[in-house]
Amino acid sequence: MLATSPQTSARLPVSPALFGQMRAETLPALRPQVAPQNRMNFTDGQEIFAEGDDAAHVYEIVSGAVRTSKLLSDGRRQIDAFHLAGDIFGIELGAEHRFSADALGDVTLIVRRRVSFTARAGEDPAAARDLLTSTMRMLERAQDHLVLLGRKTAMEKVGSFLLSLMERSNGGDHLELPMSRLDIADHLGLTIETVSRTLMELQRKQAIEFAPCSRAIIVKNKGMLRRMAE
Amino acid sequence: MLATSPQTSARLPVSPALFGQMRAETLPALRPQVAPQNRMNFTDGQEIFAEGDDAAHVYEIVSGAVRTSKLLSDGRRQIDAFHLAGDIFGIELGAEHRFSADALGDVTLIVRRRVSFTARAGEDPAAARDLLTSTMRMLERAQDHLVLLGRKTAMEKVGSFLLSLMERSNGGDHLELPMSRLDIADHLGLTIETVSRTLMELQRKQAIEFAPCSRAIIVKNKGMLRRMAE
DNA sequence: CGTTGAGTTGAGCCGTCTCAATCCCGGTGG
DNA sequence: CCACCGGGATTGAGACGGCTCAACTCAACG
Repeated sequence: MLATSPQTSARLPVSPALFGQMRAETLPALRPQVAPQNRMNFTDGQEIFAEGDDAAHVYEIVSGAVRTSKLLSDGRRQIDAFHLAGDIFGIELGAEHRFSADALGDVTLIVRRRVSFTARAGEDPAAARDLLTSTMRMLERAQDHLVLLGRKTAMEKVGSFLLSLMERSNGGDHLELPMSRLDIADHLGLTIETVSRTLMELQRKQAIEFAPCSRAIIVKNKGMLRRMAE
Repeated sequence: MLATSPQTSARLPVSPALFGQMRAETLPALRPQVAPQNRMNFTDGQEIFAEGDDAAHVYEIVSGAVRTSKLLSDGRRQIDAFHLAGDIFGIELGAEHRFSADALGDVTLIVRRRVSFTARAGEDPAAARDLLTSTMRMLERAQDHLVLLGRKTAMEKVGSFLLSLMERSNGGDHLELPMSRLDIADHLGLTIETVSRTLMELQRKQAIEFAPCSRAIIVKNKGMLRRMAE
């Protein structure tokens, strides 16, 4: 690999799956061309599918976390969402995936064929309603995120992010962050440095505290966090 | 009215409906508590519903344009979408509207009761699929907009915006903008001044040209616009 | 004509980015 | 057990894109 370029900021060189395996397009055998309703495991950074891939499957997270992201031509990246246990992702209107999806740490997924998935929704009204509900939920999240990206300051972005992560993961005040600072930055429309500085600032203000592993955070003052989040 | 404050930027004083009528909550009679499948007309700036209102109806645009937006407590505004003829808006998962919606110029809407709307989707699979498709389409738009807000420069934002508006309105190279510069700014996460400067820059580069009314634009060089949009 | 509101333009500022150095920690090999 | 290494995270200094504030233009309207 030629690239000795930074790779630290939002400006990734090109390949979205540098850390993981080689790109799966080149290895169709690794693709989930498996029986319906099957489980699959992925490890940190591994690509689940790429932008432009045939959207033949739908995924549900059993355990672990997944990021879905889009790249601009020059490597700038936007992570549209982090998906946690119970979430469904990879549903598409068109034939292709409009995002790439990669594992954050170890992930176990249920993989379903898209055709059987949508067929069931076509027959069973309850399944159809579930699908609609899940889609609407994603839409609501995306809409809230629009406000964050368009109108909030760095401090408000990071604060809102931590709070929303607390809501979704049920670990009380203990927050296990499955993603790197770079991932957080690319989700919040910031740089890795600004994310780091802002978290440090929150620690200095006693709103949070770092657990020894530094990927984990303890929320000391949720009220203050909420005040800083907007 | 006491407020002499600027009101020009993203920092609106408080009321989301300054230009329009008084807030409709105070005038329930103006609310579309009308027979199902009814038409309603609105004029420029008029509020169709507000954030937090009971989400009892669903709206379809017959003609005109509508903006849906959210406000932060200090008045910063994010317009999540502009809706054009044929679009449906106001569908909610919960009991309340999560956005406010206002008319951009004269608008004619079809108003449907939410209950009859969702009931039909529960019975008729084709209606259910239409509803899902429409929701997914909104989700796709929102996701593309996340990339724009999180990772694009002012020039790229304005360029992308003009191009996407061209796709949706079918006026060829002639673009009739139904919204003000402030609306564009609050949609793109910019200020009114930056939007103005960027449009002027595009004109200087011969990519666009202003029609006499200045709310209308003629795209002279779509290729250049596309290049500037990313 | 004065007023009003939308849009444009200019000058200076500030929040975030960029670039670069350093720290920290877990893993590896001696 | 320790030295070394590499990648993620932190920290600092300076640059810059877009924001703020303010003046000005212009068209619509009474």
